[in-house]
Amino acid sequence: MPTIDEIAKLARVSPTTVSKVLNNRPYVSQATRRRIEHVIAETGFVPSQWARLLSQRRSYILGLLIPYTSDQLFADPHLLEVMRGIEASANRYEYNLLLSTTRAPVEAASACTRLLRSDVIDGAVVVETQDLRAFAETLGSRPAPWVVLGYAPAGDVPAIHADDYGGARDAMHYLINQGHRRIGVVSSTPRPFALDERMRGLQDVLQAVGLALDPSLVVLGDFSTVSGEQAGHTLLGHPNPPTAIFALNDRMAIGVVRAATARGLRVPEQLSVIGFDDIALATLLTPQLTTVRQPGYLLGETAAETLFALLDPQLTTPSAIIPTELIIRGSVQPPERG
Amino acid sequence: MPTIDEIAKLARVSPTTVSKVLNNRPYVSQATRRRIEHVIAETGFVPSQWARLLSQRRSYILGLLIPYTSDQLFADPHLLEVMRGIEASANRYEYNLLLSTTRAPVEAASACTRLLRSDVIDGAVVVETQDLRAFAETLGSRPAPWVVLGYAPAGDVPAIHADDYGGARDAMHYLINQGHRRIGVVSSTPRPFALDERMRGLQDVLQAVGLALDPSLVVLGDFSTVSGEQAGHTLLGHPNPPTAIFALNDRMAIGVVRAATARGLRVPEQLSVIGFDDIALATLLTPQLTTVRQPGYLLGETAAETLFALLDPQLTTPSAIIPTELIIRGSVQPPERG
DNA sequence: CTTTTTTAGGAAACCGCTTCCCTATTGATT
DNA sequence: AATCAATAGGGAAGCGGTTTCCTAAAAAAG
Repeated sequence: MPTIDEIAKLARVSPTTVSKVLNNRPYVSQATRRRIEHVIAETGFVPSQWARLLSQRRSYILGLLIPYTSDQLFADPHLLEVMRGIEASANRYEYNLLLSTTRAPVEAASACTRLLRSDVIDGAVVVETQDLRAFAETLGSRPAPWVVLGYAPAGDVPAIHADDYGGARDAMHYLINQGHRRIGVVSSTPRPFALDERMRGLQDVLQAVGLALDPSLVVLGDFSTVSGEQAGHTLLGHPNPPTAIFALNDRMAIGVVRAATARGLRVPEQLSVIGFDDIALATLLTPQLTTVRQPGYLLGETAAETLFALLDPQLTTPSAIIPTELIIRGSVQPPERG
Repeated sequence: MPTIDEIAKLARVSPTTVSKVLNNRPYVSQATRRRIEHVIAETGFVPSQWARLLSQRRSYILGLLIPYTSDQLFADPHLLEVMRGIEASANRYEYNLLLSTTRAPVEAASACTRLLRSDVIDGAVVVETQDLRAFAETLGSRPAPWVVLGYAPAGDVPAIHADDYGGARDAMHYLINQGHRRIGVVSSTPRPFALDERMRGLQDVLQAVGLALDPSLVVLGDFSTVSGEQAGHTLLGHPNPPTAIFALNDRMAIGVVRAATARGLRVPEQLSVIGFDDIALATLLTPQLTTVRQPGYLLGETAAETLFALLDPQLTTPSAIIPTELIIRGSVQPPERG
């Protein structure tokens, strides 16, 4: 691969002039410009990014730091949808995406820190994780700008998340309006803030109608379908089983439906199920899953846009809360008169 | 962010010595080493990658060049599975993944070329596309090493793909053994080589048993579920409709099932459907989809491993053909006696 | 006690590009 | 015709590391 000096020599000009042409700067005559462009085309010269960035201080690479193992990432349709939004937005700004996952959860913080303090990326979208608070503190001074997808660990980093609280309220309201009183919940164990918010939302609604959340009707899963299935069996094996189950994400909701089916219970006739996320799969099942839509694409897009706003010190977009929407399909109906 | 010179000054040594410590090289006394390490920890110094790479010539970034729009990418479960394999493998080698998709298909070649000729990435896994042959030719001399996921446009670039021919044969054999004689095919229009291979496989089997492929029973889709649905309607609206349909990927197969259901036909009783890929969704439908498994994870992993073999000039792994496997589930049964 | 080898550390060149600043030429203005 | 501004182009100093080569001191060998 030729260097700028060789191009300069071939075009009988100085490297400075070649650089001007490469960067579309003025003060180069038409003739010279054409000559240089010709040499560049001829040799197939592509300027070294490293060298360029060393002086320019922009890599046009955006980090997408996901503190999960790649298996977890690719198993999560909602997160993939978020990625799609980020990708689209990055593309629009001519940015490339550097994907960084971790092998072990323990590495998450250190890998993120390393990348954010290095100069490989201009900024990053970091997916929320438990130890984000500790992570934010170890970051030290002057890391690359970053945006959290989820709830911010500290006040000064922008966070993009859906209205988990409101979404959970909507779902719970709906179940109660349909006449359900005994409602099971499938939550998650290493809870990200989003899940806390959903729990809070659902509890507030229960409280408002004078119901209390029966702790024995709350089972913890790990977001996966199989954990939802287990949770479903636990709940349905309860001596006084619920008439409806609110799974705090769709994959677990699908697991619950599966557990119900395995036990010979028909959904929604004998058990109503409601999820959260609205992944594509939700419409492909029978019955189609009633759920709270969390617009993943929009979340990703907003996160990226917020980051770009941070990079170009124009206006600082504040943290954003993306509204959710209750999507009523076929997995919920009023309980049978017992 | 401090530079190596400032660290050197703080530790009262030369930049050279700091560099030695950073790269774990000998000829630094224990005391000095400790002192420098202390300063580094204290300041949170992370060496500039750009500068380092400018002299070292390795970026530890792998390109994943996907000549689709991000929408297409994230809609394709099989491709995501492949990505997961690549990610896992890259992770193992401590490589980061640079994701590059394109907005318009037209840009594909130029974007890939640019990245492969630049020094941002050490190598790339390029997903096969139509204009790959032209692309390979424009690449010019000394691009970064690359590996094709799919069929190679030229002889000298390693290609990783599944045994599309054999897989299609297996599927077709199975259908014929089940007694089907009138078989519809849903193929794709801007055909990648993989689809050609599948067509070839299925035609060879038909020919071997003395049947010819009825051209009016071949409908083209675009890999998406909706295109499969349309294709399904076309085939089922045929005056002499098929008893079985072989969709050349699972998403289209799902579309076919949906079309059949919409027309009041029961699968597999009145129509057998077989797909290709074995995406996760295949098991979640009723009936579960009989299909040809193409091990996406393994494909991705193999592609990445091949690339790493290319980077470290040890042994050159040749192009690999990954075997497929017929997965018999519930969407195929012998045709009803007409 | 020399001589040789090894260790510890530093000076400076270099990687490939950008940018600041300077000079010479051309064109516009009075 | 003289003056001034704009244009065209180049020299050289960075950017932040690594690496080569060199020197001095310490350790090992004789």
